[in-house]
Amino acid sequence: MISSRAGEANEPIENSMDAKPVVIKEFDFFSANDNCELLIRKRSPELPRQDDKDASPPLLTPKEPSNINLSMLRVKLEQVRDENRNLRSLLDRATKNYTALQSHLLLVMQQLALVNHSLPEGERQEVGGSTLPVGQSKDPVTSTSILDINEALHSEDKTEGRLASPENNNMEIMSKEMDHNMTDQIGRKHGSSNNDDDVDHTTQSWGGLGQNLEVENRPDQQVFCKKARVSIRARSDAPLMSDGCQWRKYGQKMAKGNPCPRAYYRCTMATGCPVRKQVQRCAEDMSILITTYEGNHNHPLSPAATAMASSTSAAVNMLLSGSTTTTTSNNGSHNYNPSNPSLFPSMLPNHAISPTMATLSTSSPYPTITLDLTHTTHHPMQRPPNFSLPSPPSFFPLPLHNGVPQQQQLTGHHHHPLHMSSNKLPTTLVDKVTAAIATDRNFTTALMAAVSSIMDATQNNNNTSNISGQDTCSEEMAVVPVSPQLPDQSCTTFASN
DNA sequence: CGCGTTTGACCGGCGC
DNA sequence: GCGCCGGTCAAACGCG
Repeated sequence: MISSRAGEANEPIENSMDAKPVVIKEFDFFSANDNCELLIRKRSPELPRQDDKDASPPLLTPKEPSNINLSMLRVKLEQVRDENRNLRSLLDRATKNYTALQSHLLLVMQQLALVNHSLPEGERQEVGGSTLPVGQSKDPVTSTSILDINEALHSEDKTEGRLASPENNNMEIMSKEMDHNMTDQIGRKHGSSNNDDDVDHTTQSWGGLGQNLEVENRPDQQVFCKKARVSIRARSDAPLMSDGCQWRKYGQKMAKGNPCPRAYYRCTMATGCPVRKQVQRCAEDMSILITTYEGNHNHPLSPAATAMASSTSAAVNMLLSGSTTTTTSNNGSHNYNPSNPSLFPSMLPNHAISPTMATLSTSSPYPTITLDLTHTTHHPMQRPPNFSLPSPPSFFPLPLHNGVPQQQQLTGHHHHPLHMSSNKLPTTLVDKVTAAIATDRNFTTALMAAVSSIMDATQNNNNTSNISGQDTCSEEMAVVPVSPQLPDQSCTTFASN
């Protein structure tokens, strides 16, 4: 490596000294980095020009001893350059590995989402040997938390090889679409997702986890990562629901179509906690308070808040698992919502909340899970006899937490408090549904098995006639009597943001 | 005086 | 390009 510059070292010293004084500084090769070249003031043709611009003043003056061994300088210069190259190489490799890991993680999340959702055959697409859903153009996958990462990684071995390896081509597709600002780019990147040529520059610019994700290049086959929301509807006269967290109001706005202002709160239990919530009264019924949560807590929650969060998360999972009532969408079609399973990692039906109260809305940029606690009818099958649902406002779930205490509950099915409750009633139909879903990765099959189980046990259940076929059973069917949908069931006031 | 709330301004996304 | 709208910011304000 030195030989290539040996010739230059033989240059007349006066020529070298003409331009600029040679600056020598004791060089620490262990801390060599991109800036190390700046230590050499004498410009070499190989040195970038910007070095001169950024260089600090000479450390030695022409008055320094003139017997500087230029050859030694050249040697050191080459050593510095080599070190630079090595470090750059290491940095590139680290960056690529990081990108690949994040891409892999997102793919894992995608696969996990599949576990919870069934899709009509016509709306599936093949990605890396497994099927990925055909979502609405802005159907989201959400993940921003450590919990999400842990969940995804923890669940990686559960997907039985359905996950794509880091070498999978999908990695490139996904990583290249992970640009932080991809939302704006989606429209013009269609058709180029499979182009490997631009992988590098896009992977360099991605903004991180939980951003938008596109797994297909067709506009109608995109799956995005965006923030999911959980909306709680409950009757309350109080201006604000007590949910175990501390909130600071940071704004209030009059929303269109609602005479009541919408208040914006952010969690102040920990500095930098990204969780925010919106509180607004329902326009149709002022007694109904709509609280919408967004984000993941970055701190442990109080026991009360943890329990509430677990309840909500479980309810949401119940919804995402397809055992609930209604999905709203823009076009009224069947919409797959790949809401991050790690966001609501509990995959067990929740006894605390009737499925008649849960609604999944994909009509907004943010997927919104609406838990309607204003309904008082609960199907007996959905709740153990010894379980009592606190009535609002005493019961207010707090979703989206990635703190340590709750993480155990949310990521581990066995730790879920509500699941513990269900374990006490192993013969309930809910458990049958749970077991059916858990033992069959083909959710549709599992769901049908569960439905069969329920139908066998509840022959007088007339509402199961909603099952019109496999194409719609995942989200449209009702396994229990369904309460009439309120006109504002989907809480579009919040979901349409 | 510190902290939380209020409120108008500002910004970005989106639809026309 | 423009306007609308939702969301956020930050200075002003109020309260304990």
